[in-house]
Amino acid sequence: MKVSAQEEYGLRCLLQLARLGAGEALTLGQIAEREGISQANAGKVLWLLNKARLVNSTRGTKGGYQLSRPAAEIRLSEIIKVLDEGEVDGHCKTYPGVLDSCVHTGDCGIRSVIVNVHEAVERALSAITLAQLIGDERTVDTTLHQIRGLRPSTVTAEGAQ
Amino acid sequence: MKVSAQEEYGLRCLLQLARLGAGEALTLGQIAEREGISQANAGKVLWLLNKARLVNSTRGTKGGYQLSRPAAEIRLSEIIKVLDEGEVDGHCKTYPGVLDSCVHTGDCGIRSVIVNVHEAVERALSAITLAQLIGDERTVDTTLHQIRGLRPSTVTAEGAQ
DNA sequence: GCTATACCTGACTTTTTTGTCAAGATTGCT
DNA sequence: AGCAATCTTGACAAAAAAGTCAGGTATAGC
Repeated sequence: MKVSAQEEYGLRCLLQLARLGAGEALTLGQIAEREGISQANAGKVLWLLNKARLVNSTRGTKGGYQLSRPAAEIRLSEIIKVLDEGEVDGHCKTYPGVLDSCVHTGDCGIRSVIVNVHEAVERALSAITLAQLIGDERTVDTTLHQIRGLRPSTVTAEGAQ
Repeated sequence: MKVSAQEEYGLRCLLQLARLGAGEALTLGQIAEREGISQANAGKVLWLLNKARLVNSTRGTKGGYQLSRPAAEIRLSEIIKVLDEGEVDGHCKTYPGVLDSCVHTGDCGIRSVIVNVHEAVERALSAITLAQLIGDERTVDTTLHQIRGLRPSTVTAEGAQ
């Protein structure tokens, strides 16, 4: 249960674009340099983001990337979904469909857990927008702590059976 | 943001043990057979679980594995933490400490996100016990849907800036 | 239209994660 | 004591992910 490198880089690249003023754009080289990763690597990630229409790209001289929408309208859940896709479609290859029976046993109960966990993660991430991540670390941290979805007041967890 | 193979296998193995009666145990071969994985693979996972004292192992003839505590007292968050460790300690190797400055820039704001997401996941998982996962899929799914931590009633997500 | 800049894309290499193997160590039973 | 069943553990092999490279395509400016 971890954030993959591609997910983190995608987030970072988008954040760079989110900091720009209206009409401004960043070139691949600029983004790569600012994040300390190779241009090839940044290009791969941005190609995914472009394919999913999270960013717009313009080619040729004076080209570059910009967000396709205001940062306040882009949710982390979308970003993660885009960057996961192609590697993980569904939970794993072992499940033919989203709700068909598990390979091992139809009643393993594990798939429910995994599906529910993924739903919980997506819900938490959908409560955060790119715009909320601009600023210094302390500010961002404070903002995130104020989001209800991330910090439910109480959690009831009495074990049954 | 996905559940690794090792995490899933660990969960499955523990679930097999959770279904046993008091005093009963399962051998490595039995667990491996029931989950359809190799004995070597199951052995590796159970060694981790044993090292973390989530299971007890007894060697020699009549040996085997059993839970070290009642299933109702084992939370998913513990399990995931144990199975992640050794591969991911912290978020990544790039962070010296939990709250020290990021390698790229001190004000990237990304680490806050990742840390907060991990916390959200852990919180959701700590609301589920092994005992709640015993039973057929429909029952488990219903149980999980009733847990507040997994399904917050409302999520406020207005984008700032 | 030519050229320089910059994105696009598929093949390749390296690293990490998974999974396997085999030899060792511990216990119960005869 | 000796044997058989069982866990333990480190080294190795296969698969997947991450990252790199090089050639291709489009656009702006001259």
